[in-house]
Amino acid sequence: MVESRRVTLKDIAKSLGVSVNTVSRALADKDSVSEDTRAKIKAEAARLGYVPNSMARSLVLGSAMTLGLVITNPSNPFYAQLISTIEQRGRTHGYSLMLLVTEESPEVDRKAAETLLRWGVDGALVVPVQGEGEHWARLPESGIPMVCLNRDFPALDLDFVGVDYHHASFQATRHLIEGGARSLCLLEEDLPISPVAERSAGFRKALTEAGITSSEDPVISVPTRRRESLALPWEPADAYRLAQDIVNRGDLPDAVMVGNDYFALGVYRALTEAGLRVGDDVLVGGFGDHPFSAYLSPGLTTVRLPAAEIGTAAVDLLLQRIRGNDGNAVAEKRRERCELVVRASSRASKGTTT
Amino acid sequence: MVESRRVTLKDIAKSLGVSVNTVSRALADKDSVSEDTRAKIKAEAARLGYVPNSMARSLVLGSAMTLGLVITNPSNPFYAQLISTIEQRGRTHGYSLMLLVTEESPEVDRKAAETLLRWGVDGALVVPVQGEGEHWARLPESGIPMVCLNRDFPALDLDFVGVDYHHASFQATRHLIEGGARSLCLLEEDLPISPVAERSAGFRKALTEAGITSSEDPVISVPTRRRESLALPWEPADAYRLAQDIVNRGDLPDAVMVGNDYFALGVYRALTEAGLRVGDDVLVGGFGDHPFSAYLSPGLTTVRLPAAEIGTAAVDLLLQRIRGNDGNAVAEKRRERCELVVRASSRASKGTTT
DNA sequence: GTGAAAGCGCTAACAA
DNA sequence: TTGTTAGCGCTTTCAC
Repeated sequence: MVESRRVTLKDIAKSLGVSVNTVSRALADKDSVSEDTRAKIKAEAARLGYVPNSMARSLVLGSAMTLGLVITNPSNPFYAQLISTIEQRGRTHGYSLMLLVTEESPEVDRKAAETLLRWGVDGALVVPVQGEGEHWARLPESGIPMVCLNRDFPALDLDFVGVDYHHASFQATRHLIEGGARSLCLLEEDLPISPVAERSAGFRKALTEAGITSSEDPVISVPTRRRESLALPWEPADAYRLAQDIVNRGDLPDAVMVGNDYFALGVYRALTEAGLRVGDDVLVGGFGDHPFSAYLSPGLTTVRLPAAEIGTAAVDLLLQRIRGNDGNAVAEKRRERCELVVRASSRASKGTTT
Repeated sequence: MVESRRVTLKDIAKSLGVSVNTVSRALADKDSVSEDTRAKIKAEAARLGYVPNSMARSLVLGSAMTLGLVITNPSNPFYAQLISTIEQRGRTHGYSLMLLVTEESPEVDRKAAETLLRWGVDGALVVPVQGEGEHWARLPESGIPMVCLNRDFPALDLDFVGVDYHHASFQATRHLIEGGARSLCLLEEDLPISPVAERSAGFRKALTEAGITSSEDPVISVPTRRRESLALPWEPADAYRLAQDIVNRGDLPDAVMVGNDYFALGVYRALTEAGLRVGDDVLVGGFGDHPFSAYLSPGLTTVRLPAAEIGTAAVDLLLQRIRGNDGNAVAEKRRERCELVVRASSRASKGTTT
C-alpha cells in the first residue's frame, strides 16, 4: 500500500483539464454542467477513487453534519438501546454521531461539553451528570441546540425527553398494593438525579393514596460503589447487602420496589437465601425490563422503558431545533409513558416461572 | 440568546489590533510571543469566550483527531463495555470517537466504511459484519489504519484483537466433561462469523480428545430472528424453542454449551419446565458472564470475556499504527485468554444458588 | 456551461 | 517578537 495522498477535486480537475469548480458542481449534480463533462468527471472520480472530504465540506458549509451524544454508561441496557436508536435515526438524516462517555464524572462531563463546542456539532443529546452542570448552558448559548435525555435539568430550562418515571412508579406501586402489599419499600441508587426523585415521588404518592404510612422512610438509598470496570451500571451486590440487612432486621416488608432490575437480582438472592419466596412471601417490582428479567424465576414484574420511542423523539426534536423551524421556542419537556410488565414476582400464590 | 456567530481567531486579533497568526501562536503556547501580548491575547480570548474550531484545525493539520468505532449492536454487553473502554482510552490520548452501528446489515456496514473514509478518521476499530466485507480494505489502502474487533477477517490480512474463543471453548467443554458429561451439544447463533467458528472448533476438539463421538452434529445452529428493536443481541426465546425440541426429542444430552449467556436463559427455562434440574440433570455452560449470569439459579458457569483488556489493547495497537512506529508491519492477530467462571450450573449434585 | 476568485478558521512557512 | 503569505479541500459568488 503506497500511502497515497487522498484524491481531491483538484486532482480530478487537473487530470481532466477543467476547473476545480466544475468538478465540484458536476459531482454535486448541480445543473449548469453539460451532461458530457459531468459524465467524464464522474468517471474520472470513480477511476481515481475520489472520496469527498467531509471536514472541508463542513468547514465551508458551516455545518458539521454531526450530532453529539453524551452518555454516562453504555453498559446500562437502556442507554445501549438509546445509542442504537439515536445513531440509526441520525444516520437516516445524514448525521454522523460523536459519542462521549462520562462515567458519572462531573469533570468528564464538563470536558464533554467543551469537546462538542469545539467540533461544532449541529446538536447534542445528553444524559447529564447531575449535581452541577451549568457548563451545558454553553451549547445553547453558542447556538447549538441540545436536548437532555432521561435526566432532566430544570435549572437550565433545556429541552428534555425522558421517561414518565413518576407515573410508572405510581402505577407499579399501586399494582403491588392491589396485590395485597401493606408495607413497602423502594431501593434506589444514591445519585441526585431526576429519575430517582421522580420514582420516589410516584412511589410515595401511591402509598399515601392507599393510606399506608410508616415510621421510617420507605425510600432507601443504596450506597453504590461504582465499578471501575464499567461492566455494570448498577451493582446487584449492593442491593443484595442492603436487602440482607432488611431481612435480618426482622421487619420484612410485603413488597420491595427497586429502581432498576439489577437491584432486583440482589433482592431475589437475599430473599431466597433467607428461605423466602419471591412472589409469595414478598412481592418485587423493578424498572427497566432488562433482557434477563423475563427469565428469572419467578419472572420479574417490571416497568418497560420505551427506549426506542425516547431515542427517536429526542432526535426528532433535536433536528427540529437544528432546522430552526420553531424560533426560540420555549423548552419542551416530554415524558413518555411506560408499560408495566406483570410477571410472577408480583402475583402472590403462584410463584414459579414467569 | 442572540445566535451570536462563533468567536474566531480573527475576532480576537481585530479586537486587539494584532495579527491572526500571533493570536494563534499565543493560544498554542508557542514561544516567539512576548509574555505581555500572550497574556493580553489569552485574556481577550477568555473574555470573548473563544472556542477553537476543531474542524478547521484538523483540516490544516491533516489529522481528524478522531477514531471511528463500528459496532454491530451496542446492546450486547460485551460491545457496550468495549465502547466504554475505547471511548475512554481514545479520549485519554486526545481522540474523539465517531460511532457507527451496523445492526448486522452488510449494506450499513459498507456505508460505515465510506463514512469513515469521508471524515478521514485517523484510525478505525471495527466489528465487521461478516460474509462479504471487502470494502474494509479501502481504509488501509487509503492510509487509515484499522483493527478488527472480536471478529477476525482473515481474507483481508488486517490487524485483529479479540477473544481466544477456541481455547476458552475447549476449556469450558473439558470442564463439563470432567464434571461427568458424556453427551454434549453446543447451541450457536447462525452467523458466519469467526467467534462462532472458533467456539465450535474448540468444543469439538474437547469432545474428540475425550473420545466422545455422536451420530449427529453436536453443534446446533440456532435460527435467530434478529430483533428489530435492537434491545437484545440474541433472543433467548430462540434458544428456548430449540432446547424444547431437544428435550422433547428424548435424547437429552448431559450437558449443553451455549455460545452466549442469553441462550442459557432460554435453555434454563426449557429444562426447568420439563422438570429437569440445571446442574443436576443437565450441566450448562455459557459465554459472556453477562451481568445476570451470577444471579440465575443455579448460577451459570460461563466464560468471562476480557472486554476491558481487548478494548485497551485494540486502541493501543491502533494508536501505534497511527503513529507509524512500525512501518508496514505484518498484521497482528491478538487473542486474549479468558477466565472460566465456575458456578452451580456445572456442578452436579448441588444445584441451588450460586 | 465554465472558470477565476474569494473565503470557511486555522497553522506553517517565510519575511521583516 | 511579529506580520504577511500561502494553503488545507471544498463551495459559492460572479464574471465570461
